[in-house]
Amino acid sequence: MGRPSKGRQRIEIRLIKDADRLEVTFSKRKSGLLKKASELSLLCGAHVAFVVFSPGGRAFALGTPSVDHVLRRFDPLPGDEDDGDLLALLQDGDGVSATADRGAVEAIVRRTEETKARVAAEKVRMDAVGEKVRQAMIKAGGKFWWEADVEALGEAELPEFARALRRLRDNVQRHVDLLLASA
Amino acid sequence: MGRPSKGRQRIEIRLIKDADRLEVTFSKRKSGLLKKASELSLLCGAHVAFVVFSPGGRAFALGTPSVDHVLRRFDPLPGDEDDGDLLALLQDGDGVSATADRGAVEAIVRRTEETKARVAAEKVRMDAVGEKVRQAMIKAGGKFWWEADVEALGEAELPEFARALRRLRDNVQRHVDLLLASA
DNA sequence: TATCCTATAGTTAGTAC
DNA sequence: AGTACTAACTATAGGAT
Repeated sequence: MGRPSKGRQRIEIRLIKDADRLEVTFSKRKSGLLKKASELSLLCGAHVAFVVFSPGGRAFALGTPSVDHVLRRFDPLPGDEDDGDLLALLQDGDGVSATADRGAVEAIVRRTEETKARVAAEKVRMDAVGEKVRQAMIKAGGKFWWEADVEALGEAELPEFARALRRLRDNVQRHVDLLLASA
Repeated sequence: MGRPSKGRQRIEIRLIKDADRLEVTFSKRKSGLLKKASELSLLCGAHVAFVVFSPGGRAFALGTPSVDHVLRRFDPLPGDEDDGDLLALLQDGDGVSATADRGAVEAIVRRTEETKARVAAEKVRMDAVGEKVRQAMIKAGGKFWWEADVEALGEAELPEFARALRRLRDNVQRHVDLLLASA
């Protein structure tokens, strides 16, 4: 008999062809990423936001700062930044498509990320409709706080969820108005 | 003489007190996360968006095809015009073109990417209900969840940004209302 | 899709530039 | 804030449930 396991094997970082293998890999790596993201936040007190769509089309996300805390960062300090540099830029996705060499995909991705590193503003918006809204917070060992997955939300949770949405909406509106006002 | 290094030591996942150590750790882990995020995207062809603020207040991001695209992936409401290609203005950073030696370029790109990543504003934010929920999301067979956030902007882009925000706001409101209605 | 196992590939703490 | 080095800690590919 051979060993009970061949152990971890090295793999090329390129699109996995086998659908099954892809799904498993996605699941595992997504978990690892969420964990590391929460660790980074915890270790450095950094604000982190992570969103990813599973091959199945489901969304998974993780966000660290509390709403209020994040909003507080809104205030632009007069003497702080160099306005010239701050200016603008949002990014666009000149993704991996417009390039010729397929062999350096990873390099391209990094290049892309660099191009986008400067963002003036961004928001998130995704949706989900269906009979169940999923919201789950997984507290791993009690160390990292939340980690979330999108789970079904029972009818019982809907009221509470609705309240959250309401608050979120108000918040957004308030800030958008603020921005619009100064524009 | 002792060994040249004590090697990696196990650490507790909790806020690092020493500022210097914190910075170094942030830098290293941020790099690791960006790498893994890009790998996940490459391996699974998944759309990923990752944003993180350094303790120094600078923002770093990665998105495939782009942060913005991932965050605003899809547009469920009928008659809901695209709310913002405006938000996707672009800027080409330092234009570190990847035409030279592959390895060297990639290294340079990486470096510049992190070094240059300067953001005027941006962010993702998840809301939480009750105790300390930091995430609110929905997603299941055809539904969606969304998120929104706003940040400071340079005066120059304000006008254009304002327009985009207006559309975004309307959109958000429509979505929220829709959800609240069904709740 | 998530988890359990195992062996191993890969990340990173500590330290110094 | 990024890089280099070493040793050791951790994430995971494979495979199975």
